[in-house]
Amino acid sequence: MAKRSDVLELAILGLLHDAPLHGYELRKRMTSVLGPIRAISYGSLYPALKELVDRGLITEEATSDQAAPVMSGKRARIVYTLTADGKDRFERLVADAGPDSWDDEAFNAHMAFFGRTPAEARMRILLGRRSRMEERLAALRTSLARGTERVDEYTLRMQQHGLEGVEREVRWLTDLITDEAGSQPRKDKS
Amino acid sequence: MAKRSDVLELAILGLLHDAPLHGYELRKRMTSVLGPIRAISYGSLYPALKELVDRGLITEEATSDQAAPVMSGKRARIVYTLTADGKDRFERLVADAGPDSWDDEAFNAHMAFFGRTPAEARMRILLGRRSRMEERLAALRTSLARGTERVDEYTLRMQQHGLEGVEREVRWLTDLITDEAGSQPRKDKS
DNA sequence: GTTAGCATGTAAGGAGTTACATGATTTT
DNA sequence: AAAATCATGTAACTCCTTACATGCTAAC
Repeated sequence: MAKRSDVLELAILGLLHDAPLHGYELRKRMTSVLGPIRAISYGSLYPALKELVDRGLITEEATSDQAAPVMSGKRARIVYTLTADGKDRFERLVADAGPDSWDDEAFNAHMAFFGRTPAEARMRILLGRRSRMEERLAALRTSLARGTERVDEYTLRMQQHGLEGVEREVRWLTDLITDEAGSQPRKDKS
Repeated sequence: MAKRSDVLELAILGLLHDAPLHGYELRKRMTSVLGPIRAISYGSLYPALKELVDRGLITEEATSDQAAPVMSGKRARIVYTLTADGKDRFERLVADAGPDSWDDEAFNAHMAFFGRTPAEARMRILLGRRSRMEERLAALRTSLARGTERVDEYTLRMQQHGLEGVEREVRWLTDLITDEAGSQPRKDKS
């Protein structure tokens, strides 16, 4: 049980990929990765860690007092380490460029680990995200065009602002895609 | 029971303020108001409507076939109408400029009904939202400054993009606030 | 000496979604 | 005659948060 929103799993696995960490530290880094909004709570994190241990993707080890591998000698921390299975799972999760990865949250999490993502998956995620944003753009433009005049000044400005935000995101994605294509010399006949 | 996130309540009450509507239509309009993301499902909407009826804020009336007040004669729709108590409740909800109203979602819902919101409340909501965004800005700048060099190209560009988005929102809010102050001639001695 | 931050957890509950169930009407 | 859209609802379940419980260490 516990579907546990693949993005949380991806974030934990991805962060532990760099180095073993304990829960508290993990949470702080996650807040940077997932953005200050959408910070995960301990009530979510610790059960999720427990579940990952049960599934054999990570191991837990109590760092009792001495010989802490991390500096600043606190005490009684439980350090989580990625297992080989966990690495495999992470590899599969980052390479998954399916529709779920175009979602706002999932896309953020994916980008945070683009450094460890195969180039083809990166490209497909970027392209998918962009077409998702273009759909959103079309929907917004339609409702803007449909509702002119019958809507008040405030609603109009809000919708306009939302629209421009999405346009800006599309441009940003296009830049990333261009750069991606540039650093990708040629697929077959280079 | 059922705390039912004031924003859903505000949205329903606000839309029914304009005209009586049935659930299906309500949901479509809500999608425009709350944005295409964050579209409410029927599994959420209908129980919420039932609860509002129980609380005496709206009344339900089955429009059986003939004499539909809305055009396009379908059948068996349940039309919800705002009561006097519902109007009062809406009045209090829109005028509530507390910290909850600076939240992403709540702020959107509030702005959608700014046309019916007293000027002082509008100003306080705008100001509160802006300072909320400025806090977010400070947090992002800190983590940008802290993590330079040790972070990869992708993460950097993502964080940069997020930062610019928040900066843009602050400018937009500042414009709204300026306009608001301009059209507000004088409080007492006009 | 008390506030703030470090550190780990659990139980209860909140706010929603998905999937299901049903059926009429309109469009293709 | 099939598919899409209109229309209303319920039960189960998901994912997450809040509040609680505990205790240690560092800074002010």
